[in-house]
Parts: sequence; structure tokens; C-alpha cells
Amino acid sequence: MSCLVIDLRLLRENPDLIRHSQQLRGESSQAVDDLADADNAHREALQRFEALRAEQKQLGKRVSRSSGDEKTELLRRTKELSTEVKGAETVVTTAAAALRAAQMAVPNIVAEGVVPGGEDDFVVVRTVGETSVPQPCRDHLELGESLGAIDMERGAKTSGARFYYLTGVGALLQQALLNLALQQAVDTGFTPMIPPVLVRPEAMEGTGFLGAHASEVYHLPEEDLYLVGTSEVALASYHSREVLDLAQPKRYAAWSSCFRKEAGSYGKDTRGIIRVHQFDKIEMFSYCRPEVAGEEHQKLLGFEEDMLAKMEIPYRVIDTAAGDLGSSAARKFDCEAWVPSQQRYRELTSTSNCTTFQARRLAVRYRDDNGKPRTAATLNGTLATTRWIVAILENHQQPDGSVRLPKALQPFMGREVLEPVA
RNA sequence: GGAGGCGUCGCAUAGUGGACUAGUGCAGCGGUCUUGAAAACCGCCAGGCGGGGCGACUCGUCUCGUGGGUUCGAAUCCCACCGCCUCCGCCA
Repeated sequence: MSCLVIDLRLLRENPDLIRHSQQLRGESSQAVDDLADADNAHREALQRFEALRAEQKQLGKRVSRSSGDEKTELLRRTKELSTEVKGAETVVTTAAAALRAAQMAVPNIVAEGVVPGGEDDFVVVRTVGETSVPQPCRDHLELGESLGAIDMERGAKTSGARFYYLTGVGALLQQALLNLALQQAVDTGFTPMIPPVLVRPEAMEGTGFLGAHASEVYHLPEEDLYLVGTSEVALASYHSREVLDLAQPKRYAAWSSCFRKEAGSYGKDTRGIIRVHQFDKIEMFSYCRPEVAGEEHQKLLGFEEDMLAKMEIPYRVIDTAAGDLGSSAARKFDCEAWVPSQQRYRELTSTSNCTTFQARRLAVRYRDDNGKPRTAATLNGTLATTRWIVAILENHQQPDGSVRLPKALQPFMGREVLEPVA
């Protein structure tokens, strides 16, 4: 009848667990109380409707078998009942809409072990590789321009700020990077995918992107379609309303362009291709049983680190604080690459364990050992993106302005070094 | 973009206003028989939500693509939308 956001049974049995989760995220627990109220109102309305409806069905059957005065009398009563049933149904519909709205306001329950707080309260899990600041240190845009790899000015001319052209070796570099990532995914058992990037509202809503971050998303009003900010949306929607065999996790790796308004980031990262409206990404996505989701999360993180190692990029892994989780995530690990020109770490990958949050909304289920359908868990993670070019160029730049290519990339590029063009 | 056809339980089909409490076949699962298998026979075999019981269960309700409408009563009649198929047009 409806897709649930928060498990309502859990809400009834243990509302404090959800309140506590809201606290960790730094959000009001009022939403939880509102949800409980809406749930009660909905159940009451439902019970009244069902009782009336049962009576209506019973009497309705007698109408067809009766005649004469009896029939006239029955018809009089069933007509009354019909009005009452319609009224009760309207109340249910209204209560259901209110319940749904209340559900949408509550994000996923934070996993155990996640630290409270916001953007700056993360935990560093580990740091890998030696960081260095080359002398001289050119930033990725300076390098990209001299290599003939990135053209921001003409991107702006054609499409506006935060758009760019990858040109020449830049175009080849991205293609090589994404090919290598997709190759790694296929080698480790992922099914490669090229998904749609325009999706329906249900797909956006089901993955949790129409909540607080709706203003981040491009929308085509005429067709009521959304441009995805990540192929996670299309991959999660792929098995919606299906019952899967999840004896083993189902893993997909998608290539897609991604589109983001970056509405809340005026003035941030305006230089180069760190934060742009359109980029390309290889995204991993897993469907699995909820009890193995934590383990699967570590695997996705491992695959991300494998790619970073292949790119020979120094990085650290952070365990994101509760306040910095997306609404669908229970836990999130980011890999942040060392960016020499900024002398700090910047996010290159992000992997989220969405537990049953998305699958419940999208009605993705599996059969348990007793053959009963249960809600699955979903996870996602980044394997490579356009932004990786920043870390590759800057970390592997040479004093003469050339860029050494990491070994793993060389076969895909057919060369070992990128040389300045002018 | 235009015209027509079609959406029923995993698959295939029946059902055109009241016994539909959605029938049947296939596939699947369990059993009987058998040394074992096949065949035959018997049983089970869509999900959501709500109520009752510790529980195997049980009662009610919703769902025949989705949402409205007509009616005392809708799988069935009407409208809109979504999807699929065929043909035409256009196009990488």
C-alpha cells in the first residue's frame, strides 16, 4: 500500500532508538513524535474504515438475494453505509498522506559506533601513503591548462560557471581512469551497467534525494524527470518492487554522468574541476541481506582503496560523523586524497551503508531461509570520478611541469608521462 | 508525434456488474508409492496493512498496471495517467 521510510514496527517498539539517532545527527526528535502521532491517527482511521467496509460487503451480498420490502429496506441501509464508507476512506487517505509526509521527515537510523556531530567531527580510520608538496607546486588547473587537458573558460562560455571541457589528454585521462575502474569492478564480480540519468520522481524519492537536498537536483518540469546526481539512484531503482535471491550480495558498477546544482556552495571550490555541475563517475552498488551489510560496507571501502592504491595517491579514510551523513545513510566512510596545492585532504570517494532505508522505500526484498520476503539492504560507493584527475595531476607532477602517470594507468593511456603542450 | 491493440497470483490463461472467498494449467515445494528414479495420486503454493495470541496460527481489510468516477455492490462500466506490443512518421 505504501512504502515505508522508517520501520513503523520499530517506531512502536523502540521510539527512543530513533530519537537517539536524531540527537546524534543534531536533528530534532520532534519529527519522531510527529511520526508516532501520525501512525496512531492512521491506524485508528484504518480500523474504522475496515469495520465499515466489512459491514458493507456483508449487507451488499444480501441485497442481491433479497426482494420486495426486504430489498427496499436493505438498499436504504446500504446507501447510508456507502456514504459512511466513503467518508471513512477519505479520512484514511488524508491520514495516510500525513503519515507518509511524517515518514519522509525522518532520516535513516544512525549505525552503532558513529560519532555524533557535524562535518568536522569525523574519525580518521587510517592514513595511507606519504604526502608531499612538490617544488614548485602547480595546482590541477594550472597543470591541466598547460597539458591541454582542461578548458574552464570555454566551458563557462558554453554552459556557465562550474562547467568545463576535458580536452586532448584530459579526455583520454578520464576515459582511461574510468575504464580501469570499471575493469577492476568487473574483475571482482560486479555487473557493469550504463543506466539512465533521467529518472522519475519515485526513484529520486526512494533513494532519499528529494528530502533536505532537493534543491541540489536538476529537474525537468515538463516531463517531471530528474537528472541524477549519482547513478546510485538508477541502480537502487533497478530492482524496485522485486523479490531477489540474496544468498550472495548482488553487485553492480555503473558508468554515468552526474549532475549537481551545487546550490549551497557559492564561493567554494570555484577554481578548476573540484566542484562542478556535471562530472562522470563509476559507482558501485550492492544489494544484500541486512545482517551482512556492515561486512559488505567494508568490502566496498576496500575496493575504493584498491583503486586509490593503483593511482598511487596518498589518502586517508574517515568515518563520517552522524550530522554529516546523507538522509539515507546509517554509516559513511570517505576516502580523502592529499591535494598538494591545498595542503589538505579532499574527498574522492564516499561509501554509504543505507541499511534497509532505500530498499523499504523502493520495495526491494529477498527471501529469507523460511521463504518469507524481507526488506533488503543497499550500499553504494565511489570507484572513480572526474575529480580524481585533480589528485592524479597534482600528486604526480614533475618539476618540469610534466605529469607522471601511475603504472596501472599507463596501459590504458599508451604512454608514461603527460607533457606540457606549449 | 499519429493510429490501433493489450496490462489478472513466478509463467500461461479463464473471468464483461452480486458464490470472485479471483478458477484452471505449467513450474516450484512437501508427502504417499518405489531398491532408486519416472509416472500416478494427495497437500501446499502472491503480497501489503491492521487486530488477537508467547507461538505453529487466526480474524478483518486492501491490491486484477496506477489514480479517480459511476453503483447498494466493480477484475468487469466510464475518465485520466503509466507501461508494453503493432503500424505510420521522424531520427543517431
